[in-house]
Amino acid sequence: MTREDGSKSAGQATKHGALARRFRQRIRSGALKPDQALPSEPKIARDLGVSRNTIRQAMRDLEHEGLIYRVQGKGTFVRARGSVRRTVALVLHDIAYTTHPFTSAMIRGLGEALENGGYSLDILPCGRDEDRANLSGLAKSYDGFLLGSASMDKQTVARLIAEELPFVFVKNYLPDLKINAVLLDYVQAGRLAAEHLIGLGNRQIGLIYAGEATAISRDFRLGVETACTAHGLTLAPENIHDAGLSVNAIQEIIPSVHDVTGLIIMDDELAVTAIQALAAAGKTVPRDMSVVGCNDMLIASMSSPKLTTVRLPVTELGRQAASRLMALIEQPSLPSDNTMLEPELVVRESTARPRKASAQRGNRQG
Amino acid sequence: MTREDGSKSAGQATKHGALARRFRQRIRSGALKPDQALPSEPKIARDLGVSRNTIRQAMRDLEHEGLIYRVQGKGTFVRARGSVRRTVALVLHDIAYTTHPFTSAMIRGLGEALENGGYSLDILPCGRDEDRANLSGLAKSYDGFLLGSASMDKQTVARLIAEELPFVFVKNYLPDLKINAVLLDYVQAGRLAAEHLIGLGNRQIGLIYAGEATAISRDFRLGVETACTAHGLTLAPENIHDAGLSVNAIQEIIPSVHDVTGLIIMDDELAVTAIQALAAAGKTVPRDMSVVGCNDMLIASMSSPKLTTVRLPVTELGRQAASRLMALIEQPSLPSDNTMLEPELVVRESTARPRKASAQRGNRQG
DNA sequence: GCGGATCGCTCCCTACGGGCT
DNA sequence: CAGCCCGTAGGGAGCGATCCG
Repeated sequence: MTREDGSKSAGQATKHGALARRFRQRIRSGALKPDQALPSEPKIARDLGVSRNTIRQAMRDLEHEGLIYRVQGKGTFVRARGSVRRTVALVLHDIAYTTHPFTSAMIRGLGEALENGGYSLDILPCGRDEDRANLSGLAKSYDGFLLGSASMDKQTVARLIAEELPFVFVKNYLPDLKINAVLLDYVQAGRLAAEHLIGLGNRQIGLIYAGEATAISRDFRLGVETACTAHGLTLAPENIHDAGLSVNAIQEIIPSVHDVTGLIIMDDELAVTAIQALAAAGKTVPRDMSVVGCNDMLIASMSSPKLTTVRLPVTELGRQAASRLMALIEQPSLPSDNTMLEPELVVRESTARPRKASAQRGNRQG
Repeated sequence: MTREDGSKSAGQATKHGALARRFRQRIRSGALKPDQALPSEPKIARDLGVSRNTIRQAMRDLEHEGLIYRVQGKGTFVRARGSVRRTVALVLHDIAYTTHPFTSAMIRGLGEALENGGYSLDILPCGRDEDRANLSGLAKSYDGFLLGSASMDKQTVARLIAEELPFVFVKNYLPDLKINAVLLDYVQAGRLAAEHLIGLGNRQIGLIYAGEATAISRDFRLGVETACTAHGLTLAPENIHDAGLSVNAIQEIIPSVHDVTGLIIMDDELAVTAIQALAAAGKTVPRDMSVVGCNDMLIASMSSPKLTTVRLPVTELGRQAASRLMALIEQPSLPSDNTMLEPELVVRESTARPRKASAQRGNRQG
C-alpha cells in the first residue's frame, strides 16, 4: 500500500519522481507545447547534475502516461493532446443492459454527440466489485466516464473524484451526492401517467414498476402516488407490483391484478407484454382495462393497440450527458450542475374511460 | 514503423527482449506458476551472464504486461491469471450498432455465456482507423476479442494473429480468411424467405437488403436469387433496393416499389416500417402485398399484422461465439473452426397468396 | 528482538550502436 | 562527414524492505 502510493505519487522521494513531476507540470500548464522537443537527456543530465539513467526512468514514466513520445536520433517531444482520439467510457451495471431499448436510445444520443465532438465511446460493465475496482485502473485509458449504473457506489465515485477524472451521471444518480448529472424527471413521468388515467375517470389504479432498488424507480412511484393523493385517491399497496425489467415477471403479475381499471407500467415493452397477457386472460385493452407505458420506445407505436405512454427524451438525455462530459474534459474547472429533462404524455389507443365509470357518470348511449 | 515493430515483437534483436520472451513463454506455458518466485535479479545475471540493468528492463516490460509483480525485499513473482477478472472485448463498427435489436440479442447471448464463464465484456468501436490502430494497444487489456464488425480489415486481424491474441468472428466474416468464426447462414435465410413467397404463388418478388458492403448482406441476396432461379423466376435489378439499416431509407424506397406482390426485407424493423409506409400509400399487407422480414426480433410478433419472418438464432450465436472464445483463451492451440447456425421460417400474418395469382389459378369465390 | 542475508529500487559511470540532421 | 540524439548494455555503490535464524 504505502509503497504503491509512494511510487505513484512520488514526486519528492526519488530523483526520477521529482524529474517526472517537474516535466509533467510544465507540459500540463502549457509551458511545453505539443510536439515541442524537451531538452536532450545529456543536457538535462549536465544542467541538473543527475545521471542519464535517472532521467531515462523519468522519461519512461512520462511516456507510459502518454505525455511524451521519443524518437531515436531526434529527441523527446510533448505528445499532442489530440493526437490520440479521445475516448470516454459508458459504465453500466451489466453489459446486458445495452440490450434494453431504453439504453439503446440513450447510446444513440451519446454516440451522436460524441461523434460530433471527435470522441470514441466504449461500454464497460461495473456490476461486480472486481469490475469497479478495475475501473480506476482503466482510468488512464479514458478521458471521462458516463455513469449509467444504479449500482455505482460512493467509494468508486470518490476514487474518480480523487483522481480528478471527469464524470457525468446519466439517468441514474446517487441521492446524496450533488454532482454532475443529466437526469429524467421520473416523478413527473409518474404523475403524468396517473393524471391521465384519473382524468379519464379511473378511480382504481395499479402500478408495475422496477422496485425500490433504484432512485428513478422510486421517483416514478412517488409521482404516481402524488397524483393519486392530489385527487383524493390512494394507491393500494396490493396494487403495486415490482417486475424489475423482466418480461417473465409480467406474466406472473398480470393474473394477480384485480379491481383495477387503469394500469401504469414503467416500461413500454413490459406494457405491451402485459396487454398480451391481459388478452390471454380474456381482458381487452382499453375496453376492460387502460394501460399506460413509459419511455415511448418504438414498440409503443407499433403494437396493437398502440400504447399510450409517457415520452421521455432519452436520446436527448444521451446527447446532453455527452456534451456535458466533453465540456468537463476540456474545462475541468466547470462548476457542478444537474440537468433535469421533462417528460410528455403521448395518448394513443391503450387508454379509455372505464366502462362502469362512464356509465355511472355520463350514462351515455352505447 | 520498423522501429515500433522491432521494439514490440523484439524477442531476438535485444537482450532484454530475448529475456522477456523467455520468461513470457515459461509463464504462459505454466512452467512458472502463479505467485511462484522468479529467480532473483543477481542470480539471473550470474547464470546468464547479462547485466542486472538488462534484466531489470525485461522485468519492467513483463510487469507492464501484467505478467509479473515485484515486491521489494521479497522477489519477483508470477501474477495469478485469475486474480484480475478476465475480460473480452466485443468490437463493433460503431458503438451505435448496440442500438440495433439484432446486436442487442447477440449481446444477450454473449453476456450470458461470458457471465457463466466468469468473464466480463466490454464493447468497443472500431469504425475509424484510429480506433483500429488503438486496438492492438488495448490488446494488453483484454484476454480476447469478439469481432462483430464488417469493417474489420485484414491488417488488424493480422496484427491480432501476430500478437497471438485469441479472437472469434461473430456474424460477420472476412471472405478469404479461414479463421475462427460463428456465423449465421444468411444464404439459407434468403432462400427460405424467397421460397415461402414463391410457394404462396408470388411470381414478382422484391428485395430490400443492406447492400453489397457486407458479406452477410451479399449472402442474403444470393440466397434470394438462388431460390428465384431454382423456380424459374428472376429477381429484377430494379426490384432490389439497398436500405442499409435506415428506417428513413425505407420511406423513400417504398413508393418506388412496383409490380411486386412479395417483398423480402432483411430486417424486421425495416419490414414493419415498410408495412406502415405501404398502408400510408393505400396498400394493405398481406392483401395487396406480402412482406417477409428477417431475424424474428420482438417487434415481429408485436406488430399488426404480425410479421412473417426468418428466425435466426441470434442469442445462440452470441452464446456459441462466447464459448468458442473462452475455449480459445484457455487453450490457444485449439484448431481454427467455423460454425454456421441455420435459420427457420416463422409464418405469421404478413404473407398470403397474391390476389391476382389466386384468382387466376384457383379462381376461387370471394 | 536483533543482525545478517537477500531481495528489489535508486542512482551513478562508461561505452557502443543506429538513426537523424 | 561530424555531431547530436535516443536505445542498449555493461560496470558498481548504497538504500530500504523482507525474512530467517
